Amino acid sequence: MARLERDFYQRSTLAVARELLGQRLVRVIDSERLSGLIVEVEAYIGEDDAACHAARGRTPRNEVMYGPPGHAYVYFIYGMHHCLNVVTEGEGFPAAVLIRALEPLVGLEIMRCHRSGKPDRELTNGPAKLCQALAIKMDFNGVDLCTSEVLFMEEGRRVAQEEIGASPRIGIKADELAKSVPWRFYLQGNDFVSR
DNA sequence: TATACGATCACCT
DNA sequence: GGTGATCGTATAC
Repeated sequence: MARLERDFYQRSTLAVARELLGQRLVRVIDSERLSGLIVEVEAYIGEDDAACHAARGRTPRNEVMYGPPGHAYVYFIYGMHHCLNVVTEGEGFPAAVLIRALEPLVGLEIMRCHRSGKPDRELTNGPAKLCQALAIKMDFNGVDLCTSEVLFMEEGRRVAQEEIGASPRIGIKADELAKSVPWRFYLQGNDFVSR
């Protein structure tokens, strides 16, 4: 039940990404608690990472990535989807971890509502799907996960290093280096990892 | 102002 | 495996 503190996020993005696996993402809607275990993430690290939204410098859109760690970076994409990231590293260095999939734990009925009755397996097995299931939209951009009462992280279950798989990131269009680095991490064999 | 496109999803063949 | 939906953002005129 312990909430993840600022120190957790204020570290190297790859360390935060790996250790977010198995932690619990909590969303509170009208005092109803929804939660899921994080089972898949991707790291986006700095202006030198061609796939990172900060690759072309600071803009109003990616502003939050440059801010203090432990805040939510939410963006709108493809004209209809939202994705949730957690800001990492020190203030001034733009980096974040994209939450790509959850294993639903609590509040499944509300998630099914938000996902128009999709099978449980498809409630939160993708970055835009989990935002839809948890009703996370642009108004959550910049929210501090260390103090918010409606969106935060709690300690989940312990994950062994052998459980963690790594692969190149999915869906990005960038140079060969960005497309090849294994900065996607997931729990091997988990039913809720995307595709 | 105008245009091209994206860290996706759902549905088609 | 392929494609349309749909619009904010970045970049170019």
